Amino acid sequence: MGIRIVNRVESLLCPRIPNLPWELGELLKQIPAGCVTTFGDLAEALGDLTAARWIAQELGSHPIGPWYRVVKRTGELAGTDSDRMALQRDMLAAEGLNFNDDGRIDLADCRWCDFTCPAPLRQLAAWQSELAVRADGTTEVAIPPLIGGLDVSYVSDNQAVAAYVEIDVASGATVFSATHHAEIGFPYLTGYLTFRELPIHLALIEQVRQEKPLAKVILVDGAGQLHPRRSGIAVGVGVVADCVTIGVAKHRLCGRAVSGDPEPLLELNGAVLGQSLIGTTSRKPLQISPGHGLSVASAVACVRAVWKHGRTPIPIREADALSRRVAKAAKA
DNA sequence: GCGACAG
DNA sequence: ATCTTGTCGC
Repeated sequence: MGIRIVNRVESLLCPRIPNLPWELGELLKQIPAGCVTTFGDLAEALGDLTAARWIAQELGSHPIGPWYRVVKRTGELAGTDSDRMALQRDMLAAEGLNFNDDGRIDLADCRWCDFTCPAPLRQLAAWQSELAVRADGTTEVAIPPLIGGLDVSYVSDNQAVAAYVEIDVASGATVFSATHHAEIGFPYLTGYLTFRELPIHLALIEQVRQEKPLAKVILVDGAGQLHPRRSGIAVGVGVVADCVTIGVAKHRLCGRAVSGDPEPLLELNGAVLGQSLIGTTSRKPLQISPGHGLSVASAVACVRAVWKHGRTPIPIREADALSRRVAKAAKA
């Protein structure tokens, strides 16, 4: 049997990240005069209904214009700016659209959603699923002498600073740190944080590797395998950069708490993918789940080893403080 | 009315 | 995540 290793490396690279605002603009141009569409219809054309919230924010942050043919699923106009809503109403009325007494449009005869679009989010989700298959969540890993931390802070909506720190487990001291400042090309969408923050994380990791090897285990601010497609940001960092990662999230994206009262295991579709942990000083739990290269139990042991006090483990706290400090300095 | 989803 | 006044707790 022949050995084929041709695309092994290539397949691990990040996919081309689409320009989502541009794709949205292309969709708006397609809506015919005299028709309207909904935020959800646009989101489905982009490939995922969950993008509807982002679309509403994105369009709502612009003055009325190319998006005046977009309304809510109920037929109401979106937003709270009454002047702008009156203007939108006039523009739609000028195209022959009728409003009911309650101010809504009857979508039955003017809703249009026959978009032509490559559905970029569907492709990104498929890539995340491929990544999840490569993620290891079973290896038992001993607590290493050094544990790393990764976090990102924002200078502006499209500019960020990533920070990497290394903590000596025995003393809790920071023994190494580095930062990387870069443009961010993708918005925050629930479930798609990977495409917003993975590139800057990878750039920082590459920079660090020029200088020294990474810590054996790295905590990443965000979800691990406890993700709708088992592919949170910590999975992306671990599989693509080939390192051991643990997702440390302040909020639970998905999954159900099972067995274990104060610190329940977290399950998704019948698989245990994480655990809620409460520190000694804090009352709000953190959601721990493996990114890549270790089991839930090993991930929990590593986090506990660097979480003596405070709201969050030392590597995450230090990476957060450092990235925030550098991002703030970059503003001034 | 309920539910609400990393950063 | 970031934007921000007042407020609560150690």
